[in-house]
Amino acid sequence: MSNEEPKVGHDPFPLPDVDDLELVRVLRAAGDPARLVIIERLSDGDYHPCNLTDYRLDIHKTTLSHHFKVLRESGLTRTRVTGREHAVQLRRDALDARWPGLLDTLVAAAVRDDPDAQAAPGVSAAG
Amino acid sequence: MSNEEPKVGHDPFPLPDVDDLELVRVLRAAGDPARLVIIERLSDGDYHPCNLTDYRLDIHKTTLSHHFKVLRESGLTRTRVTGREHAVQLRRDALDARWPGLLDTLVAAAVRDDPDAQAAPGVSAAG
DNA sequence: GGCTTTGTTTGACAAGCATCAAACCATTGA
DNA sequence: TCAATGGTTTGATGCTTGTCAAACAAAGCC
Repeated sequence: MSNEEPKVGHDPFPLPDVDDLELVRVLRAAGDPARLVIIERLSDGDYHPCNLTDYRLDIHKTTLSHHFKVLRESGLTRTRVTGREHAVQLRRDALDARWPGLLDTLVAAAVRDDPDAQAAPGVSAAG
Repeated sequence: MSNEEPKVGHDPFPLPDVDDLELVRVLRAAGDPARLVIIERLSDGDYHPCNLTDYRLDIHKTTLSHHFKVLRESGLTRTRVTGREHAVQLRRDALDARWPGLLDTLVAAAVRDDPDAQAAPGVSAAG
């Protein structure tokens, strides 16, 4: 592989279809402190790397990977592979289509409870 | 006790204060099939009895009691004792104060996924 | 006072889950 | 080709949890 472009893997992480999403599974996926931090970090809608340094979590590398797997298999996130880097993104389209407003209120609740959450200018965290 | 009025117990089920509610605990409490059915049944805001027949759940009596305990200790419900009857109600005030919109979207999502949910007149369950 | 009703509590058990360590796989760079 | 990088998979382990059975507790009824 002497290509200049980073190799884009052919998605080794299959996603559950929108119709196959289960509310119970989504709620339990969100019902973990570490995963709630991850969800909050992903709330901007962008792709975020899967490395430990980007999340302020005092857990092992393999544990973080496990959490990403739980999030993905619940349908909350999708995973993109670029070269040797993995990145995750919230499946906002699918979630909004299935349960309108759920992801927004979930993220809002997580942000509200997170003392480290940086408030947007003019917006009080204490709400 | 020869009183005509049913005896009102002095709340043997203490509730967590609003400020002590934990989002993770609430989400995990909601992340169970049986408890999601209960939440949906309670969504009208009224008190509902704690007996098995009122919920279409194929579980043991003690298991149902366990679920009520999980819901109560997570802060999602309160329990009222009247005579020998127990009744539960969603703590909508506390939940709305702490995480605005969360309970509504949660209930809406649960109703949407429940095939047995009776739609209001003119409202399609398939959305 | 006994018996029934209405649930809760306790104990036990199997399944699930969060965690870490070690091994592994694919990509990149020398 | 060989080592380093980025992250996943695979055990293994201890804790949590959903479930039922048996015992318990409080209130009403005869």
